[in-house]
Amino acid sequence: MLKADRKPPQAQTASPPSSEAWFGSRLSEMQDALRDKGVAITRKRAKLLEVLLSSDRHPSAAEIHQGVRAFYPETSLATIYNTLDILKETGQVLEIEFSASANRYDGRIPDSHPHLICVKCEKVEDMDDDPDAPAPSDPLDRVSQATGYHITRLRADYYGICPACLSASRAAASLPGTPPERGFA
Amino acid sequence: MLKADRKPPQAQTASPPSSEAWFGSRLSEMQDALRDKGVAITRKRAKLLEVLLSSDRHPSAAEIHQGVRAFYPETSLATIYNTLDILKETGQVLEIEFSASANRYDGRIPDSHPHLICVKCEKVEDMDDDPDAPAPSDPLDRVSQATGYHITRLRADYYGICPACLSASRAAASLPGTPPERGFA
DNA sequence: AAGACGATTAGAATCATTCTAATTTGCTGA
DNA sequence: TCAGCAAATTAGAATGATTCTAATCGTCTT
Repeated sequence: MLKADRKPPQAQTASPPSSEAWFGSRLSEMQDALRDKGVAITRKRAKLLEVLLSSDRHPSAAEIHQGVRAFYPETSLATIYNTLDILKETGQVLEIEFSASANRYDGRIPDSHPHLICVKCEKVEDMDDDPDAPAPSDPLDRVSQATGYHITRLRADYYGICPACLSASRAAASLPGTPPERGFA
Repeated sequence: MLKADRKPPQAQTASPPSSEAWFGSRLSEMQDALRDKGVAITRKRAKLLEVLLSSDRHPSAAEIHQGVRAFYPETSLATIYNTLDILKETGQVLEIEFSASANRYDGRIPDSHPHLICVKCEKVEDMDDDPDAPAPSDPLDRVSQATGYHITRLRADYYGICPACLSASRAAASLPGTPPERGFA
């Protein structure tokens, strides 16, 4: 198996992604996920997927909107958010949340993985750890050294369902009609 | 050195924190940081620090506001945000950002450290890794097993300044008068 | 052609956060 | 004590990303 063919290019090596094999396979995966959900793959939605995969910038909803509008100028932001929601539900896009600016979306690698986030220019890059590199023990130093960033903070948070909510939802499963409660995700 | 005396209680062991030694020392650290910044420690600000340290809930700005208002009903939210900003600048509080709900604040342990975030009830807990526990290799499984959470996602993002911005700001340092640009932090 | 139903739209609503301009508070030094 | 000053605080407006709403559009089926 040619691993390289399935791996999105790293940030520094920008290249026309539609020529890459991973592009096609990710596209198919996303399309299949939408089909499985029973939602139509309209032209606008297809273009959205393309835009999402064509950029290594981890684009915001507004950036995706612009990209789609270049081809379908009548596209509204609501459609972008709507489709991103479906992709999130199906695990086909990773949402990187920010409170002070727009969220960013990773359709290339939808599983959770570390990022490098520049607090100045708001660049978001995928990080790949090189296990062979000389490694200081402090993770901030290690990543700084490996990437050339001046890293000041690691956000390492685990998202899930707490024991109390787990048993609550198990209990609720037996008595139907309980309204679902909202949470972070 | 009695390490336990300096460590905030873990989430499951709620206790009157003002009786703990770490409470007093964290409080002093925060007050010193404010003094060093040259800002006054007013009664409202003092109460804010107390509220911040008294809860292991990682409170939101609104929750802190409520806590302060219990003593000083004329306190406005702007004061809360204003003081939190100063504390952030001085590294005395850790801001945990969410785009879909209010940010949460950790004044007990202001250095970056992992959290457990329940996506249902929005509980935020500090996570402490037990290195002696039996450890599955997948970090999600490992943390699920150690905590009883059903962990579905790890957000591991490094924040800092990218190489390009680093050299740009080094260049700007020589020619003064360049306006500072905004970023994620 | 009619009906149905999902997709899409423009614009309004929401909500945490930030901003603004005015007011208050607490000194400091005459 | 009091004038003057700077910092702190305030209420409310502004912001901006996201979500909601109600109406319209497109496409497929019969």
